[in-house]
Amino acid sequence: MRYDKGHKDETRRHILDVASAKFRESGIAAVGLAGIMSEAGLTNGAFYTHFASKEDLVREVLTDALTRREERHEANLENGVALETTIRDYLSARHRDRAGTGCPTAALVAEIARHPKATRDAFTGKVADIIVLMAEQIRHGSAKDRRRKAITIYSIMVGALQLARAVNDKQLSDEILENAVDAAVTIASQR
Amino acid sequence: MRYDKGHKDETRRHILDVASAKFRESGIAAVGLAGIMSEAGLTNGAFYTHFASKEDLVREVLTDALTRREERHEANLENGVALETTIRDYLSARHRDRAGTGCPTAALVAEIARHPKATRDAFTGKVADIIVLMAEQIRHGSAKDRRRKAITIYSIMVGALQLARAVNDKQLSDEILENAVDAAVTIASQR
DNA sequence: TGTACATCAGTGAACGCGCGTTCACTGATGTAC
DNA sequence: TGTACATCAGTGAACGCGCGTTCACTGATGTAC
Repeated sequence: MRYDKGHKDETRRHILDVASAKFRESGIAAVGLAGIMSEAGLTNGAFYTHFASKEDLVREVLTDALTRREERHEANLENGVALETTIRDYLSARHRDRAGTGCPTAALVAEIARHPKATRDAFTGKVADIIVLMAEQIRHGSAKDRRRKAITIYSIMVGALQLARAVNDKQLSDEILENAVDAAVTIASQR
Repeated sequence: MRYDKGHKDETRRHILDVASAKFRESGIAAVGLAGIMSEAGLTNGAFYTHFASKEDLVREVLTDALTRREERHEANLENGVALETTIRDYLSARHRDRAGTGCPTAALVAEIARHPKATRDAFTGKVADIIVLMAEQIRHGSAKDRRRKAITIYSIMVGALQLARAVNDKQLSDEILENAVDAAVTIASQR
């Protein structure tokens, strides 16, 4: 059969979305292409019509997911949303409990460190962008100070969210999130 | 052949050490039992003389590696080593570049979140202990304050080390570590 | 003291299975003449 | 207008391979009689 114009792009988009959620939910190494394709409603072979390899998919997924995150930061900046709001959303029970739709960095950062150069390059560029955008959201201090605060806040967010997810004790998990919110918000608003 | 008394314990210990390094270096899902056993100088089948399953090994490795970390914190506390020293060692280029001998939490926390209850239980208990020990190393503030600071510092350490490892740009990686050291040390010494 | 058997850490081949990847093929539509 | 061929997203079976796990077997030593 022949498909509508734009059909291939839609299919590709759909595979990316399915893979993106599955990677963040289960980790890259634990997710197979067959699972991704069947969840996307396609058969194994069609994968290579859209991507050159699993590693190619991984790089595309990361670029895509981090670009969306970046766009959200840009929108927040334009709309004057305070960094405090971003922090509270990030370090929320909701985000902790829904890794599949959450931050790709928190879900995959350790795995990314073990991936090939091209994949790490894509990640690095986006992280650098996000740090710049977060720094711009900070009100007080020199440009250098704001950048330092942004890096610290990002580290707290990524570390605390992962600890809160791994820990098997609701009370401790909530405590980690609450503490991290307080610490990050304090740093964000510090003069 | 018959083996010396204590030989089996030594072999088990050796498998644990090999697996521990490989898991931290490459991630749990990416490491196979055959690779662990051949690196330990044994054949596949011998694995099940020592462990019931891969998941059993994972749990033992985590408990063991985190117990060693915990003992180091205890020793630091007894010897009056400042938390600042721990922070600097943790957020060092050396630790970033040698994941195989480094902190199991930074290397595996995201994967642990996806493992079965027993494995997460083991992790949770050790993390709770380490937080208590870190809090005792902090000089100023109420017990509650010190605990809050310990959690924040631990989050910064885990988040920043992982970001520094994943980022493919030495300058940015060093910047993340240096910033995180400053932020964590400041929190540790805050009145 | 000599012999038969028990012990048990480790061997190495095999199990079924899912992995990433390849490829001959399908079939609806577009294009050329 | 009708026919022959090109296009191409997707199918589905198969590839070799490594995975976690099982199991009959080995062989040096300890123990019982």
